[in-house]
Amino acid sequence: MRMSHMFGRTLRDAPADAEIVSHQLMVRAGMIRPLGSGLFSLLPMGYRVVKKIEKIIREEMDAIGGQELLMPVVHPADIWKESGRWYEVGPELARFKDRADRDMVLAMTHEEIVADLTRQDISSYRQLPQIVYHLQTKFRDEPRARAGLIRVREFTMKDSYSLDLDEAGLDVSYQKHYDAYNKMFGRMGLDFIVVSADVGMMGGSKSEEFMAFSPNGEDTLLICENHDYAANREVAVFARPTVMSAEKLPLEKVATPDTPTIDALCKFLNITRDQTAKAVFFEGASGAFIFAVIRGDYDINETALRQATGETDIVPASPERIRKHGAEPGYGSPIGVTDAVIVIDESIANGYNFVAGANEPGFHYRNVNAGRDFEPTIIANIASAAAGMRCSVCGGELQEARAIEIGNIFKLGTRYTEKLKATYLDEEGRPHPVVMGSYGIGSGRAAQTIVEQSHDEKGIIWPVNVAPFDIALLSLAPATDTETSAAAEALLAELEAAGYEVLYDDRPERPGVKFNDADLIGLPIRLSVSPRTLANNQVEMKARKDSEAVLVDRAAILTAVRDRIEALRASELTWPTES
RNA sequence: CGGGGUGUAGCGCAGUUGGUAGCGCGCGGCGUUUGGGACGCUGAGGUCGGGGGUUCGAGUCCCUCCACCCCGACCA
Repeated sequence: MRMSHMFGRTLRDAPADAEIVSHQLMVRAGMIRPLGSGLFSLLPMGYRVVKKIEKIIREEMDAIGGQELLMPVVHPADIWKESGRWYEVGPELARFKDRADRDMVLAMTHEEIVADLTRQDISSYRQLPQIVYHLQTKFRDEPRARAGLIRVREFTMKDSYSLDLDEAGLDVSYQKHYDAYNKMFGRMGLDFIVVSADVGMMGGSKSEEFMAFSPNGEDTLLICENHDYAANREVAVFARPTVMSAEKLPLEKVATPDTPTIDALCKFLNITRDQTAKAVFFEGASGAFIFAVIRGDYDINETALRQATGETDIVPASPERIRKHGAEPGYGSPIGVTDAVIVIDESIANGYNFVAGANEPGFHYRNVNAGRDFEPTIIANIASAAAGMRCSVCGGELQEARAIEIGNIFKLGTRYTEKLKATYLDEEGRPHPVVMGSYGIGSGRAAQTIVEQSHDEKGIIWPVNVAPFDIALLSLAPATDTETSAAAEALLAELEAAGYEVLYDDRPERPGVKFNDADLIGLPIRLSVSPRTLANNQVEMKARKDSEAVLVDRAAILTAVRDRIEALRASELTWPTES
């Protein structure tokens, strides 16, 4: 490819609306261009990266027996009504009507379609197991797109679906994906970890996320210092200190003026946060008023609370709603509230003599004890894990890390196949629902995540396996120097004949411009041809991640390039930390 | 959806008490230059986000709508 005719130029300044470094570099290097919020075009260079990523994905999917097909982006709403998600999923599912006034949706995922294909084409146990996959556009009307390709509304996803006879079969398919994902991300050079995760709107029994470390990540992970436990904070558990039994002291009401926060209360009464019971109020999707009580030094994990209450969604309750049930914001107490689902954390159930609100401004109770002073509806672990807490496996210290979710695998079970009546007949002729799993990777997000992890102050440093081209070839001579450009052209032809993808900078620019653009774009190998090198019959070679260039005899350049690229490729493979 | 911010040339930005729009980079032409984002001359490029209002006069003041970004909510 000649750079003089490459569509998409490099920018000296990043657009003001790009904040995180990978987003800025992708735009500056001419990989992507924004169209609207959460909508991006991939320019030729960026699309090359994505295609490299998708090639890796296809190879590893094919290696575990995946069969590639292609399902539509536009679906009749009927099938989403059949699965129930038409009603369950919120506004992120884009809905519209066609010309005949039929409800339609834009695909945000394809479980329904796979279940439909399954009921049409799978009828016997003899046809199972199966793995099918496609790379197809998804549209999710995200409440807030952000950070370039990291969180977009329209994107391409590799989603695969396993179809099995039973749970044991699903375990096998799931493990195949687990291993394949490790290989894929390892080949992409990503620094990642696998963590357990919430099943969310997908439903099912088990989910794990592949997480790439990045301070700009949207998720917080908790990882044991001894590497025997890692989880998304949404589902992370931690070891609780053993509580000694104590005598339950008599309930006592005390005046505590101007103490609506735990900190103010602790200061006023000269106690520590773990001696307080904090009340947090939510409203469930069912309309229920949820009164959560947790020790003052812990925070509520809303995912855990949602699961404990069986609510599909919970939102903070309004002060009006709180007072309607007899509670007082800032001075809330489970004692005396009415018509509420009282969920207490184990820290409260197992503790004694807490200070809690009195549902009256300026007053608290001392010596509040669950079971004696009030009856909890539900006792559950609803505390959010945080750095410094103890690992539930080994007791080591949990540490926090930010990460970007690059892949997600789910054991779905029969949720969709039961709803859509996708059954097979066993050897005795009895029908059973097919057991499903689903597995996703966003290729664009993966591309930008690689940049997030692999760049320096000058630009991107692409790993060989995903680089848009292998080699940047620079001709460093005035346009009038036909000798140098002829030598560069000859080298270009030789490299391309040897199978390399070369970006040839044939622009009439000064050397500084070409060097800077080469660093910004970040191809693995840079070759420079100039009168200076040609005088000694040499070519300059520099890997993007090397600090110094080397001069190579013109006759030996192909060998030198091959050796350097293969050395880079080998060194760039990454493998995950054990979870 | 709540909070905050920004919309002026392709990109980054300035624009004073209201007086008819500029700078840098980039882009075209000519010339000089050629190993880490050269220089000179010259030129093109603007519904100042949209609409309404106040005013003799609005990029600037008022109202309203829109878009985009950030934080939160949200998120397979």
